[in-house]
Amino acid sequence: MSTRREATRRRLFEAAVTLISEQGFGATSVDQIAERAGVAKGTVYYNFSGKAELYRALMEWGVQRLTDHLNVAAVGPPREALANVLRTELEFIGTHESLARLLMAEAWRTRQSWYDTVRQIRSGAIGVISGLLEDLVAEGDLPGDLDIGVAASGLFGMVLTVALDWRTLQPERPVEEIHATLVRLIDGFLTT
Amino acid sequence: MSTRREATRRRLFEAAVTLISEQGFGATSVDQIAERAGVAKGTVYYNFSGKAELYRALMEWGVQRLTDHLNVAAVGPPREALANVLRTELEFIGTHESLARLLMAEAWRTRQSWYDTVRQIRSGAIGVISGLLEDLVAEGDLPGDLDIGVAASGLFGMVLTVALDWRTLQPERPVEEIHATLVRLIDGFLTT
Amino acid sequence: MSTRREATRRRLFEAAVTLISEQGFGATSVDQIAERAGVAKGTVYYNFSGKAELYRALMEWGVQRLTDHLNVAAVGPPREALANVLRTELEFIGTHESLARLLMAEAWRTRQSWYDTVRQIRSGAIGVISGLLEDLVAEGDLPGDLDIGVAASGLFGMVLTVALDWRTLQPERPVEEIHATLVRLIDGFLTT
Amino acid sequence: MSTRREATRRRLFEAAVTLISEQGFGATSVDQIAERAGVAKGTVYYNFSGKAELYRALMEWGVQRLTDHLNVAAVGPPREALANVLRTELEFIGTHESLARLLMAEAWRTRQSWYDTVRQIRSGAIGVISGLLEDLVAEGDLPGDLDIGVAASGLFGMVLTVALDWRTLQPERPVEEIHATLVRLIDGFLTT
DNA sequence: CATGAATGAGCTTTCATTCAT
DNA sequence: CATGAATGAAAGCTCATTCAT
Repeated sequence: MSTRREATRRRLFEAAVTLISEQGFGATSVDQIAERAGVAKGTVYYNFSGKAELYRALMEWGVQRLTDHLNVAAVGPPREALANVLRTELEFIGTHESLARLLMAEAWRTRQSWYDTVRQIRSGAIGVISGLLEDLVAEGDLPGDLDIGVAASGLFGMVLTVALDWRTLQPERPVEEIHATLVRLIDGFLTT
Repeated sequence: MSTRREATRRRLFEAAVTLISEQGFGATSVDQIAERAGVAKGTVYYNFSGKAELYRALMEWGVQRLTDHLNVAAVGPPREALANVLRTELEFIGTHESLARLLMAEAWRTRQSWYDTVRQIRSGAIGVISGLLEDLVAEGDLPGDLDIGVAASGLFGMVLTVALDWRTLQPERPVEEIHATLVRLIDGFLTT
Repeated sequence: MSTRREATRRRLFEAAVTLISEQGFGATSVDQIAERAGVAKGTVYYNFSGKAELYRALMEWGVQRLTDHLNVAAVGPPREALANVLRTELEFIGTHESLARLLMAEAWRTRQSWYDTVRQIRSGAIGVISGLLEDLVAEGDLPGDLDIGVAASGLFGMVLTVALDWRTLQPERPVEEIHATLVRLIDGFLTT
Repeated sequence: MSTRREATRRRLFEAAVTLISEQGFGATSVDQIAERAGVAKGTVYYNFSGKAELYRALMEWGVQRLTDHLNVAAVGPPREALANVLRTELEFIGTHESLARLLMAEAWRTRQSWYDTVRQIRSGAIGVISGLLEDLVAEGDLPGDLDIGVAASGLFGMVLTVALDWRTLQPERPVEEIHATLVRLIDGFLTT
């Protein structure tokens, strides 16, 4: 049944991601989103309780895709798995640039209605990395007293920052070059 | 002279930093800023040509402080200078949390009138790190084919992410603990 | 035949009376009515041509019940008949509070599409009282120069106001107490 | 000082009374009110927090005028005072028809944000009548066991209904005729 | 008979900006 | 220098109505 409704929601998500990532939440009007999605403005309100709820749902939808990708990549021996995960993060951002910008821009904004959603989202993504770091500690590849939470957050942020700078300043460079530099940074860390 | 005017401007800056960092530019109204600063709304327009100009001036004001701090820290032998710079970045974010959040949130937003200001700001901060990495290459502490731009961006983003996660999730932890973990990550990289 | 349809219409009436009497016509949405009646929104439009038509039909349905009650009570010697009618009005309002509120609220609003319907309704109810006052004049119980229209309107309004104040402010009081006070007021009038 | 603001508020009140009494709260748009008052739409929101608040303030403003009039009339020996008060009510409604319709129409609507204001208002007006009835009881002109609250509500409602029917159906009749009939109804009651 | 997703006109509300004081 | 009442364009949102199923 309600396949139609699902399709409409997806079209709204896709329209909203691009617009909001470019202009920000406040500068993007519901009119714009509806027009880009090819539906009437009222349809937005039929499917979501308001603009903020559309935004919240949008982030949930988008981040689930990132977490899914990372989880798929997090297999095999921990070292390879970690390299895989970070490369996947890099590639994902290259492919879903809009979504990544949006998450980055709003992740640090407290006192917004969607703050909790954003935090949960980040935790999910960083959690994948934390898990692998724990495996590495268990195997003796990392010192037992390492603060895993901080380290995972740092790795995640490093890749994210590099990826967005890449897309923003030098989008013509191939992903391999960026990845190679990242691997160097991380390898040093792992051989400690 | 015009000390009164200067005082008014500073009060407006201080009111604006907090509000905008928490709520974002779009969600913060001129009314709110004026009220928090304890002046009438018209006074904002007497001191700035408009909301956007207030925002631009605010970012310039704030970022100059960050760059100044980093430059002061970037002295001495490169290795120590780098550690110093990253520690200073960490501390600065701890002390000027609002400003850091604000810069982070807007840094990735293209198509905004203040985009150029933000990019310039980031370049200034990352430039300090790039300079030190170049020194390290020159001294043979880092391989000559390292992509310095990417590496500097990565280090900067790592510290920024860790710092904001720290302030957001575990603000009670002392800065030393966070710093120690960061140094470990970076040392590994340098010993490669 | 069409028993199902009749049942649906009645459910819509009952849902609408309560909601509109509490919130007013304008503040009550078709969504609310449909939800309270337990049907889909489209069903309202399948059974009525629109919201205004539903409202008109609702008032006709409700007022016919009031007039019927009053006519039944208006039998016997004029004095007893009058007392009976006023008591019936009081009781009817106690039992059909929502409907009474609704009629009262809309009765004084000119320039509405249903204004004529409402006036007709009031005329019907007040007409029953007028008839009895004429009988009393004929029997010499009231002076011949009494303005019957004004008097009937006054009696009707007195009972209506008392009844609604009773239901609103002291709903726990028994109808007899209210009625007793009303009879005193009216008796004085009749013995003049 | 803010005389200007006061003047604006009064103009909005005067515009709103007429429109709302004719069309109802829901059917009257803020645009209409602003246009009739000769101010911009935004001015409504600068002076009131919203449409509902304008409405609430409007009723408070209007009813204060009624209560003031009634209180002025409630002087002298109780019998004359009562006759005076009821005549004043009648005249007030003749002069401020819009306001009276509006109060009547909304007085019975529970579950509205302005419900409490309306109730308070009615209590004020009816309170003047209650006070006089108590005086009459004290002087032995009325039986000591009379339910004064119910009686006052009845008298108030009688005059209100008569007055509005007069304005609606026979506006050309002089107030004296209507008043004379009312006095007859009430005199009977007092001689009991 | 009934449904509920979709519509869009029209509404309420917000807010950057202006300007007389 | 500073104020705050007023503005109006533009936004968010509601809801009676339509229609394919």
